[in-house]
Parts: sequence; C-alpha cells; structure tokens
Amino acid sequence: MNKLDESLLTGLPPFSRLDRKQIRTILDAATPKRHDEGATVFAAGADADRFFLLLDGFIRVIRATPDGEQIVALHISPGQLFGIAQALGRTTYPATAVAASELLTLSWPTKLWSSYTAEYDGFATETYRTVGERMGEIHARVEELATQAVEKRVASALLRMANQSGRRTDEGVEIGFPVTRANIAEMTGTTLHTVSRLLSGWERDGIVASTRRHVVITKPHQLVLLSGVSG
Amino acid sequence: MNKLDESLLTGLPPFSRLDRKQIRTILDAATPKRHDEGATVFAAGADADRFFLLLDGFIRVIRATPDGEQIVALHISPGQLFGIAQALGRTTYPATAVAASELLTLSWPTKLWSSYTAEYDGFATETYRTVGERMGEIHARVEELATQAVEKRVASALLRMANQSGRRTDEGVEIGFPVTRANIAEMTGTTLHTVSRLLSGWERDGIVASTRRHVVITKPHQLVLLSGVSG
DNA sequence: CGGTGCCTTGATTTTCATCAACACCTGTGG
DNA sequence: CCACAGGTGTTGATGAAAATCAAGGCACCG
Repeated sequence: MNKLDESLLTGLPPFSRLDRKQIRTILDAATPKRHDEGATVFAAGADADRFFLLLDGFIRVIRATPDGEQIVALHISPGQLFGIAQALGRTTYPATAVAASELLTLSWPTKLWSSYTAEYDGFATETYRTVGERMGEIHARVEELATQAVEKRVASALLRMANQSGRRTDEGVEIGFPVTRANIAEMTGTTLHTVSRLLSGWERDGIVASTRRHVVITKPHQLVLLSGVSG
Repeated sequence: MNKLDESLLTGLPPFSRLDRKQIRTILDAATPKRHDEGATVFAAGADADRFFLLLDGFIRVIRATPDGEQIVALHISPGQLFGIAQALGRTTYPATAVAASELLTLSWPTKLWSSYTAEYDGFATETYRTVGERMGEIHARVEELATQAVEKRVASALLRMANQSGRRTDEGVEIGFPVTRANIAEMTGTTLHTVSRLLSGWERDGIVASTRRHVVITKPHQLVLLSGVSG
C-alpha cells in the first residue's frame, strides 16, 4: 500500500501550521476514496461517524424537504473540510453530500476529531472559520431569496459557482462541474422552466453560452449587472 | 456594587457542568446591562470586542441588504449566548442585534473567550451546539423561502416565534415580544401588505387575534395545518 | 390635538409557476 | 447497429399569487 503524499495537505488552512511529522501522522490515519459523479458521500440524518476533506472535484450539499423537493444549500470546493457535524455539536449529518463531479476525498473516523482540535494548532480555529464562512454564505442566500427577483437570483447563483469553480477558457469562464437547469432551479428556489428561459435569453444576448450540463459565462460583467449590484 | 447572583448562570447549557466557584469567577468578569426596546446591542461589521448572554427579553438578529432593505435572520431567547463571532472565526459581528423587547444582558470582553473555551468543560461544546442549531434554523429558512408559498411561510414564522417565546393566556398563545406586520414581512420575504391581509383573514377565521404590535394565536392547531405539515 | 408609526383594504399589474408539448442527446440492451 | 428509454432542454399559453400603487383610518406619544 503506497502512502499518501504529504503535499496533499501542506498549505491547506486546517493544516497550514503543522510540521511535516504531524501531517504524516494525520495522513496515515486518513482513508482516501474515489466517488463517481452523482454518488452520495453521506446522507442527511445518518450517523456522523467520519469527517471528510475534499481533495478534488466538487460537492453539492443538498437538503430534501418533507414533500420530496430538493434544494441545493451550497457547493464545496477542493481543499475544504466537510461533514464536520462535530464542529456543530451534532452526531448526525445535517445535510446530504452528493458528488457534483468525480471526487477524491480523504476521511477520518469522528473519534479523531476531538484529539485533532486539541492537539493541532490552528485546526480548530481554521475549521470554525470554515463554518463561519458557510454560515455567511447561507445568510446571503436567505437575503437573496427574501429580497431579490428570480432573474437576479439566477445571475448570482451562476456567478457564485463561477467564482468557486470557474476555469478560464477562451470563450469566458466555465463553471467547473456539470450543472443542469434543474440544479440551478434547486439553488434559486425557482423552476427549471424559468431557468431555461433566462439562460436562453442570456444566450441570445451573448452573456452566457451553454451546452448540455455545462455553462460558460462569456460576459461576466454583464451578468454582474443583472445580479443587481446597485439596482 | 452588588454582586450578580450565581443562579443567573446555573443550569444554562454553557455553564451547566461548572461548579459554584467557577461560575462566581465568570460572573465577576461579566458586565450587566439593560437595553431599551429598539436599541441596537451591536451592529453588523463592528469590531467584535465583546460576547453576550441574554438574561431577559428577546433579540432580533437583522441583516441589511445593500439596497437598504432589512431582513430578520432569527430571534434569540433568554439563556442563549449571542454575538459569538469568535466561534465562527470572525473578528467582526456578522449581523446586527436589536432589542425586540426590553433586555437584560451580560457581556464579556472577547479576549476571555479563548480561555473560557479552554478551561471550562462543556463551554465550547455547548456553544458550538448553539451555533449548530442556528445553522439548522437558517437552513430551514432557506428551504421555506425556496419552496413554500407566502401563506405557509407566514404561518411558520408565527409558530416559530410562539414556540420560542409564547406565553399561555386564556385566549391562546401570545408571542412574547412586540412584533409588527413589517417585522413579519422581513422574516418571511414578503410585504407588510400581504402579511396584513393574511392576518386579517386568519382573524376572521378566529385563528389569531392581534392588536397593534401583538399577536395571539388562538387556534395553534389550525395554524399548524396552514403552515403545511404534509400538504 | 397634531404628528408619526402602525395597520387595513381595494384596484391594478407583474412575475413566475403551471400546464402542455416536443426536441435532442446519450447510453443500453436487444 | 438500431431502437428506445430516460434524462435534459426549449418554448408557448394560461392563470394564480403576490407585489405595487393608492388611499385612508386608527392608536399612541408628546
């Protein structure tokens, strides 16, 4: 069994203040795993027996309503911890984590959590910072849903995804994972029909270019204007 | 200067595992303060130099959008810590805390935070549990805003407030702090006109009874049905 | 007793969900 | 290799929900 390379963790916020030996110890306790696109990493309500680090790919965090609808709470980018129910004083996962693209993860048994936060300098503070950022992101979602019209919400959602995962291409900025009209609708609290109409319109205006399950933002600035900065 | 009574903290989750002497020490470091209804305890973006415990009254946590609109993120009940930016790895308050009713608070300088979490058993875990609960609450808000019609959102908001602060009266359950139509609109992402119409309708049906700035839920069960349990 | 904040109600308009139909792409299994 | 199914995307027509526009009333405070 070949060992994981230490460079995987070096420089990531939760581990940035640790030395080589500490990182080695942590890596040796980690279980790496590949997940296919669409796979469920863990489900809401399940026993939080492990916590995770996303090495590559993107996670979609989903919550299902009692009546079967799904909503996308947020996306997680490479380098971030997730499934950290412990940091919220919980013993079950609060939401479902689905692979938005093919994934590479590391995971550790939950029981290591308390020793990591106690022993490793910066691990606790950095993970709480992550929690704080997600809190802020969700707050921003509430604001959007409560005050903005659908068009602005969809524009904001596209920009958010582009910021988190965007790849520059010669056409513009491409969102770094597959995303359907229905996905965008679940993010913005609307229907796939409305999203489709908006994207069609923007495509006509040359602001975005989309193929099946992929979106390229060709005129980010225009989209920013639509997202409602100052108006 | 008369000392604060230890019974103020005894039994509250963050302090429940501490002994008399520890509680005494913590209390001696606390600054008590009264706030009038409508007063701002701290403002979003301000330097988080203190953290707070709400002894009596209710806090409304508010965020303002760039274009001047306000949204009510959540309410805080007596016995809860608030303004705990440190727990989220932040140095500024993420939102504004306004007194929904007359208030009594204790507060401590931020610099004590790290020693409290380190020294006092249960303080950290319990406050992170609080953070987790608020996270869950906000998630629930996102779900509501994304999937439920206005009527259900308003019904849910009333029930939530009643659960957190309700007082039994012979008429029904009264929400324990002043609340205007505009406040409810800010909680549910609608307008005060729509809220007014809904409340008028429910008043006709005998489900609620409201006077200026006060709401009594006379038929909670009916309201639960309207809030959309299984439908 | 005047002013401000809170609340109500009607009329009109806009936005967006819903209903409906169809086109296309991709992978699968006969 | 083709047929077909299931997931994805488009677009039009219609209707309902809720915002907006508008006006006024009532209660509480100084």
